[in-house]
Amino acid sequence: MLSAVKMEGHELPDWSGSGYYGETECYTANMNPISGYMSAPGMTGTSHMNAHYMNPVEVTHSSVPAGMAQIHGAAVQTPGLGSMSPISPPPYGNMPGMRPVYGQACSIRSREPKPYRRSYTHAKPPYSYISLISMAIQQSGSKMLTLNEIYQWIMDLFPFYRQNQQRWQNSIRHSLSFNDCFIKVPRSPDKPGKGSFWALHPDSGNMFENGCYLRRQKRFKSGKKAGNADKEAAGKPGSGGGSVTSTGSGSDSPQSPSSSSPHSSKRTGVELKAHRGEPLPPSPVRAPSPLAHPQHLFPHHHHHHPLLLQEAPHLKPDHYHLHPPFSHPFSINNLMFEPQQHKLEPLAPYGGYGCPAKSGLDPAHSDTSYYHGVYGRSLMNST
DNA sequence: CACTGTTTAGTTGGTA
DNA sequence: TACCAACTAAACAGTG
Repeated sequence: MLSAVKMEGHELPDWSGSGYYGETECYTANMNPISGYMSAPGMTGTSHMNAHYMNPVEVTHSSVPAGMAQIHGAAVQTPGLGSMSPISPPPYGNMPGMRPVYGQACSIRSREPKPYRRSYTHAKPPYSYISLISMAIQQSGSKMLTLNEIYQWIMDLFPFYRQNQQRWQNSIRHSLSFNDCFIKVPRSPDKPGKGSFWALHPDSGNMFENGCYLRRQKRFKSGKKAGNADKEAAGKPGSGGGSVTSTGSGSDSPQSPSSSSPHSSKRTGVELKAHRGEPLPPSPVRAPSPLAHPQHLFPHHHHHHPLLLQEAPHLKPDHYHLHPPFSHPFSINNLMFEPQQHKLEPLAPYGGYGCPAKSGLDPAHSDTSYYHGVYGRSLMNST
């Protein structure tokens, strides 16, 4: 069974000669014997895994001691997506979001020091742009970020994205505009600047089933309109579709769309996506008002995404008890700090990764380089 | 002018 | 195989 995700090194023609993608360009999605991970919905891309991409010696699967999950789960309560698990077995040994509970997490690593380990650090993360954006927004204190802050967050966390910025940033912008799960929040007058804030749509909470941030099971489509697609189409003169991207065959999707092609339906770019004629959800970000600031409107939530918990009853804490969400290797749990721990116990033992903490900036700007945790202790400590 | 945001178009890969 | 999610490129407009 393949158990890693291709790192897509091939898609970097301009890096071809750099040596970044020598041979081990992959993130091991599940080097953990808990093979169930790989059967998790949304866990895709495994078929791309080329065996030679993997180096069994490199992987850190066994660096997860028994009981780690419990400890980790207790330590990290993910503030954010309801689909994310409060319990997070750490498949990577240590992720940036993980506290260094286990110093021995790297104990397995160095049976055979390999010179090419560094290549991990610039491998393409297995997360989609939508995932990255979602994560960035989720972990921000205000639950919304400017475009540039999103850029910075991604670059801080993933050195990979310090390269070819024009390309992926264009994709980020496209994702923000194109996907209904992101909404634009106008700047308040006291925060002048360029561009709006971007937040997650209140109902976008379960885009990533089981907390897996690799690929959404279905595209989020705004509105509680299971049958609004027609109306949307009608309200889109000149547009090929009318509604936003289709989310599937429609039969099993609560957000059943009607458009035929992902690109056939275009939105007009109205802020907060109020352009489709459907009433906006009763969410704070719904009014394009300078006061529309999620943080202000959800002052009492810190560790749970306010939007999600208020708008998606099925994601409320009770839900966790009855139906504990699946803990996924690519869960944001494994990537993010719990905010308070974050501040008290920043990870910075591997400054070599050039993720200078940008204290004073948005919470998004923290030294949480993905690789610090993912491969930091277990792989990068070999010198 | 650079950045931001929208839109169109094409491609690739996963899944039913 | 069709459909869909995601990625990429690019054109274009608006804005600070």
